[in-house]
Amino acid sequence: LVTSRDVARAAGVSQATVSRVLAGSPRVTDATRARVLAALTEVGYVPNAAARTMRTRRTGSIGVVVARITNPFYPELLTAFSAKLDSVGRRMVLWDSSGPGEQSAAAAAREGVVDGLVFTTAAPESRPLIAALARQAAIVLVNRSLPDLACDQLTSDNATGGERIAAYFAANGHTRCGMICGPAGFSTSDEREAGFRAGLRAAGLELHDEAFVRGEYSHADGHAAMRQLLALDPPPTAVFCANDLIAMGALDAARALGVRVPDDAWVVGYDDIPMAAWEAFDLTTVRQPVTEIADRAVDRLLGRIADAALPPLHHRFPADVIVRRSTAHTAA
Amino acid sequence: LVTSRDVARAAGVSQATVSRVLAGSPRVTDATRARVLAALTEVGYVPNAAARTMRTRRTGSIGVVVARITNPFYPELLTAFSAKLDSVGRRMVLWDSSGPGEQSAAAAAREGVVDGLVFTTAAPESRPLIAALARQAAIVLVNRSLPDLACDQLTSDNATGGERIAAYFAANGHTRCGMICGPAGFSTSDEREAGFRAGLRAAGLELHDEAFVRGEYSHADGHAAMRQLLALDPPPTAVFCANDLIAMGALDAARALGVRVPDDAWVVGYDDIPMAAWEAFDLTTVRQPVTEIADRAVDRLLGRIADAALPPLHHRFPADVIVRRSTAHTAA
DNA sequence: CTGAAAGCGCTTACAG
DNA sequence: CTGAAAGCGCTTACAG
Repeated sequence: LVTSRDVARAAGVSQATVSRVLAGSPRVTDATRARVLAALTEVGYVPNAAARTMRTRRTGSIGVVVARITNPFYPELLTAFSAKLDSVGRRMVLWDSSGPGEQSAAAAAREGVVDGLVFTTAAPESRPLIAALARQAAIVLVNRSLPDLACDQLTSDNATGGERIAAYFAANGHTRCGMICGPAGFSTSDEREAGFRAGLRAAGLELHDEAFVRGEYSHADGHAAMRQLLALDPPPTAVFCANDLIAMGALDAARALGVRVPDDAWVVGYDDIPMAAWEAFDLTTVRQPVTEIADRAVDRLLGRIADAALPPLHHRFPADVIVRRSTAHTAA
Repeated sequence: LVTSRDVARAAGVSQATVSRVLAGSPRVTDATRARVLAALTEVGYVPNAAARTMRTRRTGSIGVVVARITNPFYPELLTAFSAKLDSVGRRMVLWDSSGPGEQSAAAAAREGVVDGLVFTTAAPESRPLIAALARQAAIVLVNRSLPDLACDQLTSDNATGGERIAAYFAANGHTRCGMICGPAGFSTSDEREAGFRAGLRAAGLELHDEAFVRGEYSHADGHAAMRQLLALDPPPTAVFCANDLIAMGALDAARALGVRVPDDAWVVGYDDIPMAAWEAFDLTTVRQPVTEIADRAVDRLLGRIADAALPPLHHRFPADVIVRRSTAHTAA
């Protein structure tokens, strides 16, 4: 192994001077700097990350916790985080929130493996863990929030998104609306549902109990739920799904039953994952601005790492409706 | 910050003894151990990862380099890696191979940020980097290989996969076959193509130049390529796509043009991503056993970390054909 | 501008 | 079985 001591020897300077050159300190003669630089490549020096971390208490790594990556929204978000972290010179350590991912991530933050942590899938069960961690480590919640928790939280304006879809349905004459919701307790589910209900109410409509079905955020559950809705008599003519994956399952169910979309039923999702634009789905949905989300989340996390005393930030990204052919092609 | 010294003070023992208890050394009295354990929780001790790494030269982190995560195959693979790494008590550091990901990963390996590295998207351009790195760090190539490189490589038996699809087409009476291939130089593209051509040849068929179209591994390029193939006179009646994403683009193109699948044209992909089973696609494809791939890759990487002198392993996973309704529903 | 030195928090021979 | 000590490879005051 080549250490800074070896470089110092080759350059005929002290080890401290090598460190200074590496750190870009201005308190070094050009001549000295040149000799050190030459020695650096001559001996093939590579700095040791652990030693540097031990001194600086900074690793340059940021942890990200995401859900089972089988929902394409998370890979999207992940790509955005990866690009952003790269651009600010940080590495990404990844945990899957299914299984012990959150615990491992929390432990990593406490042990100083990462400088901070982004949670994208905070669930009701994770509240105690995250609440405790927030006191000792830099963390930011993204996508799913934990209401009332005093830490940085950046999420889609889910309620407004749901409201807009309700208004869109109502404005186009739908009176029998349905919803396929995600798991209760997740802020995304709860807020989208509440917004949708509020929007219907504002239009003088209501969401009948039989027309509200709940499942996991999966294609399979969307599929099953849509079959259930289409079996109603009369079936709903417009269905709001709590995310795109559910909506794609719903579309596939309609396809299988010979129900035409949008002629017989409108289907709407949430997230605007890339596949939503494919001909196979052509799905009207509410956009989540993943690039902005990742950018702001990372900026905020770095800010918090630098200053733990910052007041908690709660930010909502606007919920824009993207109209495609799974609804009649009129503006929302 | 609470250090092992604080624990020692609280337990009335030396700092070394605390270390021994933490390391599970048998050379500690039960009584002493109990006192230390009590002190541990009393003072809220958390070990410092950097200090431990500095001594042991082990971080417990493994790096994984994957492609733009917009191809659902990579999230699949990633989930499998995440689960496996978790089960062996390792963390995952992730890089996106688009952009400077490979360089950053290589640097991280050299600086000791990770104990080893998995590359899933080795490209021809990355050969020098990977070849140099293989001499100083533990790395394993997965999915895409770099032929002739002396390092561990675990890949699908792409050639046999292509061959089987050709045989399947031929056995079902197709004489005008087409292929939509990925970028030249990627082992996955090259090998699947070579296998497909060999299989056709073995059946007395040939792949006409107009019926061979190349593009990126994307839905959009699959879409465009399929339009091109369907514009031929006569068009091919069976098309092998170098991966599922391309095949889904091809299916969407067929859908848009009113070409019925499989009645007018068969479409086959590669990878067997979960979406391939959805009704929207119902895609015949060649399976990649992602769980086994991740398991074996990690086991091998840990083996190599433990013993750098191991001879390079080149392993091929069997290429099983999964028949669905994008081809007539007869066994392959 | 440069060097000698301390110290980050551990692990692990070395004594006893 | 336990403690005192060395040392992993850096960064950064402290002198000069």
